[in-house]
Amino acid sequence: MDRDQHITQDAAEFYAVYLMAKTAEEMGVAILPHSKELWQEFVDYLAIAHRDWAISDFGSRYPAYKANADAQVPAFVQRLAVAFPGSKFAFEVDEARLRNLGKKADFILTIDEPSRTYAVSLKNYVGPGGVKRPQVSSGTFLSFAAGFVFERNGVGTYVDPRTPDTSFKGSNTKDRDAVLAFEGRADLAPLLMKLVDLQQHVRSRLLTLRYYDQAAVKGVVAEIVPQAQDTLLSVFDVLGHDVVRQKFLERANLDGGEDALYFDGLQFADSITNPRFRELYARINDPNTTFKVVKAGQSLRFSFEANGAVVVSADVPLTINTNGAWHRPKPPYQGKQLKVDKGVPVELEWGEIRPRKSKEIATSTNLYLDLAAAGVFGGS
DNA sequence: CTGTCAATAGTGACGTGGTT
DNA sequence: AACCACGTCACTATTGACAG
Repeated sequence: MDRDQHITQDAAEFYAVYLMAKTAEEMGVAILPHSKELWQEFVDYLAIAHRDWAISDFGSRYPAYKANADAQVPAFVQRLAVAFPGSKFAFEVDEARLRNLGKKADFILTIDEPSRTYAVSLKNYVGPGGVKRPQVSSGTFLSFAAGFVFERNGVGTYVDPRTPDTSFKGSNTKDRDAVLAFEGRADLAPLLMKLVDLQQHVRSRLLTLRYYDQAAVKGVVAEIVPQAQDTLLSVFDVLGHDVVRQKFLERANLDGGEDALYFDGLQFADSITNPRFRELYARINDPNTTFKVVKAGQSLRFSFEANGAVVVSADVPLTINTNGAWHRPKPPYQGKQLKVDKGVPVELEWGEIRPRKSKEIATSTNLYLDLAAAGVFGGS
């Protein structure tokens, strides 16, 4: 994704929240008229130093983000008004603060009566099908496991139970092991260390390649994935079924702690007004619903089932993120090209290793939630 | 040709170690 | 002791590959 698209995407969150407030005002269901302030936040975001975008750039460079918001956001507010008759609403962008707290939400919805707030994750998909199978979390092998073992309170950081109100980084082996020892769970330490070792192995095997070699990467993937699957399943065995289930629900944004507003140009699913989402939450928590984790190809598959049918499932493919280690833009080129590698200009052939960025090769996990199969869109 | 599974590259946060 | 440059880690939405 290029820079313009990234800016458009971030700006689209401000725009969507502005549009919510504007719609609420027009419908007479705004707690306070505050769309002007939200519009200003949107404009400020576009105009921020060294960016200098005009409002028209937002709608022209990657038009789908604005078009999707225009198509879906007013209808969301209308659904709110139906779901909470007589209530009024307010909206605020709070993405950065919430993300740094390890939350997924992008904006806060306030309802006056009954008085409460909702932290909502907004996903505005441009590509086809994304909304049907949203990616709700990602990380490295270690951070994926650590999310089940520890209490997450930020990106890659966790609550340190040894001292109140402090955090530790999951990547810090000394702290990680000390926390586990403190909690009497030292049996988890070698399992987490194994995941660290797999990442070290990936680096030592791939950093020697001057040119990108897909077969070599796939070879290393094939080596590490079965080990990672077994290690993660061992972690889950030690933690126990109930802990894994609860942590999975948190991670998949299915525990009810935060809400969702996912849409593309054609489809939407929001967890606040959609009864199918409510039914999904209810079925997940039904005592007759079972939860399991199994290996499925390169993935771990998490699934809830009732009466022999899948209620909801999620796949977590385990792979390597080469993280831009080799410079191979499209289309390929002949000769050498100047590339700024972590701030340092270097002359590179197509497919040649970037001296600095290559240090960031890492193990990789993504959690894809099969929302379409869960029936929240009205099909299947 | 499409759906499914997998892989990608840029980026922000944070820690660390060097320099004044 | 404060600052800052730099490296590492983790995270996201999108694109790619390939089977059927």
